[in-house]
Amino acid sequence: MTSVKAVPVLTAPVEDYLKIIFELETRAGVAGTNEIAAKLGVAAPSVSGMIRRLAEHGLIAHERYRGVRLTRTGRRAALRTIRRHRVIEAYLTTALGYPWDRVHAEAERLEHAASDELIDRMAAAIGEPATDPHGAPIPTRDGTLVDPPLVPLASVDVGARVCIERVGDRDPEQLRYLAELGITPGRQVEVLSRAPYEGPIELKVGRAVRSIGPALASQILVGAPRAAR
Amino acid sequence: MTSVKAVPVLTAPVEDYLKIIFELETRAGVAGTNEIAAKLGVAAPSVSGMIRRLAEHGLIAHERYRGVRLTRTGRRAALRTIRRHRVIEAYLTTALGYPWDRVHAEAERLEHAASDELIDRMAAAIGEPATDPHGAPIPTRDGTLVDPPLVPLASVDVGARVCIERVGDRDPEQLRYLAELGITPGRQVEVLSRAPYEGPIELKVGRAVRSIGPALASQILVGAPRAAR
DNA sequence: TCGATAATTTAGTCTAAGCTAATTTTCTGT
DNA sequence: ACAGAAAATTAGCTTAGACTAAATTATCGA
Repeated sequence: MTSVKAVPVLTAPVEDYLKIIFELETRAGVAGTNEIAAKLGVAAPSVSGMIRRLAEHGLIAHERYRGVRLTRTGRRAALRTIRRHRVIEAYLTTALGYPWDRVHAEAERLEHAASDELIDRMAAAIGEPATDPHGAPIPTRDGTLVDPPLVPLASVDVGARVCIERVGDRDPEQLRYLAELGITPGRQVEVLSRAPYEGPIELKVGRAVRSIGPALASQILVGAPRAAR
Repeated sequence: MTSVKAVPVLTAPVEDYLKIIFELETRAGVAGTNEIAAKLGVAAPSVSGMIRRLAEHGLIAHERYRGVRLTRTGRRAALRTIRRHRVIEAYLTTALGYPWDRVHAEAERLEHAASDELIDRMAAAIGEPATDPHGAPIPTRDGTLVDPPLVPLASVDVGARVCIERVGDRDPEQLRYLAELGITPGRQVEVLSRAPYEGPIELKVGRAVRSIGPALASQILVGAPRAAR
């Protein structure tokens, strides 16, 4: 019996830190103070202060000057917040017709206020989706996150046919632009060419040909083409 | 042109104080420190401190030792929060099947996090209701609140037929009990008898006869019977 | 391996919002 | 009209979370 001790009430800032630490730790194994500060838009000393408090509460393990990682309890709390965020994003687009470039900001606030019951009702109301509108997987109620390995569009071989799986959700303008280009999760694209020296990438999207820069292309994660829809 | 200067970002506690002050002021013309403290469940000196801050920000007018009332700006902010709260309550019951005894607590948290756009989308999705599930009127987008004069069931004459218009929304247990008795907004009831000395009141609800105490009866607001439904 | 730079932490402040204990003002009943 | 009760405020602390400036530790390049 895995002792599922309920995480007590966490403040909104604490939930934000845990979420960010989870993401950074997933990418790099450890989350650095400056990285956290940059992602949250706060000063580094503020992060040091929060790190101390989070460690005191057993949510993270901290090695001085060497970064932090989540404890089991911290990871559970992080996944709970991430689930809330993504369920809210999915619900807002599916049930309330929210445009996909604005759901992130709304979810960022609501995720700290919604009860588990509300999140579960929202998820049920829209058919328990597996991902949010940007393609990010939604952790399950019991804290499982299935995150299949994806590859940035920027590093796909020329000639390959791939499926857009996930795009960055933070920048509304970028999301509007991607929607304009038809680059949305689930879409099949073919890489037609890639200019050298970080040059633009040409894609076939449907019958249109689009060209995007490498910065944008690195924000787009793709996987193997899906079976005929 | 009525200068509609947008209320800047208010914290959740500030919104809570303004809401309570609005309600107390509506009932009594002025809101006292102790009343506010009691409604919010905080100590009186905490209220004094907040009163100072609210007055500094021009949200209330304060006469020392004499109570507080909202300024025009404060009233607008209060009505905005009340609209959010009630729209959320209505949405949760209508769109997500939330039981009416639990929407208050959920709305209490969400009202501070939801954007105006979300509130308007929710209201539109459920057909712009005029009241929340407990019968409280929903202020309009532009801050108008139509609050028809109602009378507590406790002070209705024996023999009168009245329409239940509104019930207290804070106590879940009380709400479940009222639902059991069939006492819900829109329901017609007849006062059969009232025992003297704050005694129980007998009601005809549908074809059932119910007896309720005066404490409960004073939480139930009624109006003239509606035209045949 | 040593010194510069980058990363991190410490020290010290600030604000919001809460608390208790003590004080002040207002009200009320005789 | 005044004494005691009730209401409100002040004084003084506490905590979370942010900040800047200064100090410390790591790391990387020559």
